[in-house]
Amino acid sequence: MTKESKIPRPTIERLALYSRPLEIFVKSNIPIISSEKLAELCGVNPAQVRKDLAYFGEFGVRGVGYEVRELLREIKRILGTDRRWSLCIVGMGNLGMSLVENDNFKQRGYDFVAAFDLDPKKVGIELPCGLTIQPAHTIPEQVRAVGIDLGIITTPSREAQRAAELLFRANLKGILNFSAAQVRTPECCIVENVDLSVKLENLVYHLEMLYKEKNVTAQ
Amino acid sequence: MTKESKIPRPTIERLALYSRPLEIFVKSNIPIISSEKLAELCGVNPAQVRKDLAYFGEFGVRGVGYEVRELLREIKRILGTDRRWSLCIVGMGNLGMSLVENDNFKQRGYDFVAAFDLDPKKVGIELPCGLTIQPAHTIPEQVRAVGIDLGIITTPSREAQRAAELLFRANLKGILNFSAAQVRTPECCIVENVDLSVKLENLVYHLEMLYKEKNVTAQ
DNA sequence: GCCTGTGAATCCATTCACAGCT
DNA sequence: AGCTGTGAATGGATTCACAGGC
Repeated sequence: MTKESKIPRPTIERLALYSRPLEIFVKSNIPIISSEKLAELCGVNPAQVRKDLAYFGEFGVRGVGYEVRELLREIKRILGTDRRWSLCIVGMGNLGMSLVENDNFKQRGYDFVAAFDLDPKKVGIELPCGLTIQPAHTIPEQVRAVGIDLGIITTPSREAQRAAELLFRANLKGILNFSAAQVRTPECCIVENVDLSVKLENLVYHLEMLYKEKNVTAQ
Repeated sequence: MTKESKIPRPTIERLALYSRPLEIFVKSNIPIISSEKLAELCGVNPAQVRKDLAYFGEFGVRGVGYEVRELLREIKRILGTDRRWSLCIVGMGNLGMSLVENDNFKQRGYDFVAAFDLDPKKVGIELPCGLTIQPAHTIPEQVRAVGIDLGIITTPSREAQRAAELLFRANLKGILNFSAAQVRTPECCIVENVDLSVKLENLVYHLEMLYKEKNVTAQ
């Protein structure tokens, strides 16, 4: 309905990026920031910063810059991070464990409220954070009982689809998928994929290019 | 020097994506795949698949499709994942721990050969994988001694720059940065950022859009 | 007939450059 | 004078549509 429907995807990604230095500036009581400074800190073009922000309103003052505190508040409102979100996670291997125990998430407004695993042997284990691993088939009832906003998949690839379907069945609309598998989703759901090996492979490709350019062999 | 210098970035990302189903097909002894099928499995457009591949050569047979085994081999060669890469990691908190212990990486050709931390209290701890946590200031000598290709940063944000500088000083050219901090890099280095909260914030934004469209409130 | 490879067309995103406000 | 907001220009990436080869 709104013009917010045709915001470039990369813009959203950058808004989250901008909020990082802004948080630091709020703590340091720096009141004003220019698009140039913010751009530099985030490694983007100043015009890009201004355009990104202008999609959502006029947050700056010409000749002056942006009021840090206000800008951060606006960005949080836009992203939806001005409230807390509750998460559940499926797949309590190493990665899953490290995510529930990671308190960066809590600081940023995300609360893990349930942990699941498909493997019965894992069920019942109590985690340092206080949660107890639940069997995955109870996802739908737990989501209803506890109220959960988002699901995270940290299962092995072959189980990712099953995990996803349990989450969909529980009527969860947003999933962060750490498995290497592409998950088939109903239209109305949003899946964000984070394949860590893909990231490494990107890095490796660009490194090789670098070495070729310089006619140097890797290590 | 080569035409490979102006390959679209997204193409590289997708090549890694394509390799996932191909690996499964190799295991299942499926000999041929069409761009349409591969596209469907990866959630992209078939023309996209063909164009991505065509940047690097003519791997398919008209009227037939792509030979799975050969295509996978070519993609690996292109990405540089046809050999093993050795990794070190700085920052042995929960996330760092889970990454070194994660054997997905080993399966994909990445070997952790050293683990570092800036905190002296962490130094000396022996990890289940066999590595012992080393003090971060020894990074340069270790990299030289052991031969390391890539660095991974899993420190808290405030220490990310220090970690990065130690890695650069050790002459490492590629870094995967999991911290929320933007790292200042020398020209010749490649840093890939993976900020997990950015991913969550994207998800949250798109979810809110979804709810607004339907005039439904979250949960 | 079928499916790849690819120029042309379209769509999207970034950057420029300057008008407009303080 | 300084910095934002924004139309216009540029640059990239995706998709179309069909020619080319099996």
